[in-house]
Amino acid sequence: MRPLFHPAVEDLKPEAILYALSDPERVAIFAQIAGLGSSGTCAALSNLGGRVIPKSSLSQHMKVLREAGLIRGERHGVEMRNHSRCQEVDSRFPGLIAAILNAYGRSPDQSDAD
Amino acid sequence: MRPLFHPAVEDLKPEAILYALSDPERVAIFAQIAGLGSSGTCAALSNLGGRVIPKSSLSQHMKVLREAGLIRGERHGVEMRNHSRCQEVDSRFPGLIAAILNAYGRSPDQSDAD
DNA sequence: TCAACAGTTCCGAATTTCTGAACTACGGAA
DNA sequence: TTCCGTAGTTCAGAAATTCGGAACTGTTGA
Repeated sequence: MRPLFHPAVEDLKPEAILYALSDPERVAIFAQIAGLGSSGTCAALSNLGGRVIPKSSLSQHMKVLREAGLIRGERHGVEMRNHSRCQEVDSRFPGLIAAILNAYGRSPDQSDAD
Repeated sequence: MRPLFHPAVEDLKPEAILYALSDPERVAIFAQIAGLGSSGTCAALSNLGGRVIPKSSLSQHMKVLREAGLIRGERHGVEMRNHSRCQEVDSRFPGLIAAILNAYGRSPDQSDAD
């Protein structure tokens, strides 16, 4: 397992962010993580919206979100805790995350986890 | 040639919009159309940012933008005139287009065409 | 040392994207 | 009308991407 890559704020790319959030499944994952404030593990995220996401697919989704700079993942023992980088992204691209989550009908500061 | 499809405002999907604008080439096209206010023909759009976009690719890009609801295309004689649907999109998803164009470093109301 | 667990990587199948070539549609000239 | 040039679309095969089951890695606890 190679170490996780997280782009620096100055390296954030709008195209990567838009691409990551152009998949409703990833939006649900991101909204859940942003809503929890922290500690979204894969197990907790694999059953959003009724469908069970295969764990290899979930791992790919997390990678896309991570490499877009939307979340940060930290290993804590056996599990991975993910938290959002909303504030960092917002400092670089003001209003972007809020507008996107709003368009999807999700609040940036809370999540109803479907 | 089948007639052009344009989604109604109430059928706009955030995922389609984000996907369409997750490609910098499409963003350049869209910004150009939005900046011109109107009348972006394919010929006028095929050489943004230095690269010549093959016309079949350009046609696909236009289709993606059109079906996402970002532009409207109208046949005028032999050519197609495209204009942006910014206002309609904005009425449905307030601030979304502005935040995205701003993230890409483009103004929603003008274009410097690279 | 071993087993269970959380998540990643591998790899083949399915889907999507890209683009040159062929095609359609329209307008103008003869 | 017929023919030609222009604007853009559709087709089709190659290349790239995505999906997801199986195998794997790394960690903890017994």
